[in-house]
Amino acid sequence: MTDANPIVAALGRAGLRRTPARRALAELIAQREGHFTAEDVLAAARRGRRTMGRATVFRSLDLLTRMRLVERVDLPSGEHAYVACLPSTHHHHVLCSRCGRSTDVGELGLTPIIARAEAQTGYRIDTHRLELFGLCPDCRAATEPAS
Amino acid sequence: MTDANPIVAALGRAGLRRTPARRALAELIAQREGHFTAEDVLAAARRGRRTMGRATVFRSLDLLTRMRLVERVDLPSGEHAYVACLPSTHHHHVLCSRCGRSTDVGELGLTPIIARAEAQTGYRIDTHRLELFGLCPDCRAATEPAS
DNA sequence: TTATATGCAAACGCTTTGCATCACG
DNA sequence: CGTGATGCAAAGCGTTTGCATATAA
Repeated sequence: MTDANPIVAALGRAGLRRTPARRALAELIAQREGHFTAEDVLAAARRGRRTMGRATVFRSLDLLTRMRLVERVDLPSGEHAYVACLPSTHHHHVLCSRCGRSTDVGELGLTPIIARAEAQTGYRIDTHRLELFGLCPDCRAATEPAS
Repeated sequence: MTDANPIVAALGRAGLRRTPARRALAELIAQREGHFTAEDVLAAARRGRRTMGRATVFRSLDLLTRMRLVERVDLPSGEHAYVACLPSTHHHHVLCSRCGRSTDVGELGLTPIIARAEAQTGYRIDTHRLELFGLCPDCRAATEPAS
C-alpha cells in the first residue's frame, strides 16, 4: 500500500483516515483532468460500483479544500466546481469553457496590478481571485482547424 | 419625472417598463454603496414600506445583470452578491471584506498577464474574472490606527 | 477500543417556475 | 387595450445537519 494517489498519500501524512470513500473520491479526482462538481462525483461514484452518500461527498470535498488539495472555483454560469491542485504554491486556474479541462498557471506577475488597484482605490488588498476561461489546445484545434 | 436614478433612466432608454418595483430596487441599489445579496434587497424593501416578491427581486436582478447595470460577484465565502457598475467599460471590482463596500477599478493592464497565461498553457483565453478583496480606506483607518 | 467517518433522510436556504392578476405605455 | 411585470406559493436544486452505525488506526 504505497498510496500512489497523491491525495490519499496526503491524507496519510495528515494523520487522517484513508477510508474507502475517500480513496474512491481521490481516484475519481485523479482520473478527471478538469473541474468537476459535487454532482459529478456522485454520478461517477454511482456509475462505478461504489456509492457514496451526498453528505460524504460534500464533507470530503470540504476536507480536501481545507487541505488545499482541491480548490473551489465559480464558473461563469454560477455553478460551483472544484479543481485538483498542488498545494502551497500560489497559482491560478485556466478553465476550458468547452471540455471543462483545467490547468494551473503560476503567479503571472499580478503583484504590480494589485499595487495599481491599491493606488487607484485606496484599499489594502489582501486576497484576490483570478479565473481565466477559454479554449484548451485540443478544443482550439477542434474549433479553428486553420489557425 | 426626470429619472434622476441612472438605473431607472436606463430602463426608459431600453424601452422597458419603469414599474414601482423596479424603481424601488433601483433606489435601494443607489443608496447602497457596496455589494448586496438578493436577500439584502428583500430585507431592505421590507424595512421600508415597500414589499417585493422574491421572484420579482430575482427577475429584476437578472434583468439588470443582462443590461450590465449590475454585476454578479462571488464572495470568498461562496455567497452570491451583486454590485452596481457602470456599463460597457471593462473593469474589475474591489470589495471590502469588512464593510462590504465595493469600488470599480479600470482595466489595470491585465492583457500581458493573460498573454503570459496563454503562452504557459496553450489555451486561448477569452474571458477572465478578477476579484480583489481587502480593506477599504475607512476600514483600514479603523483597523490600523497608525499607518 | 475509541475517536472518526459514513450513510441516510430530513432540514435548509437560495433561486426558479406556474399561474392568475395587474398596470405601464 | 395588450403585453409585459408582479406576487404568491409551490417546486427545484445544491448543500448541510442530526443521529445511529460502522470502521480505520
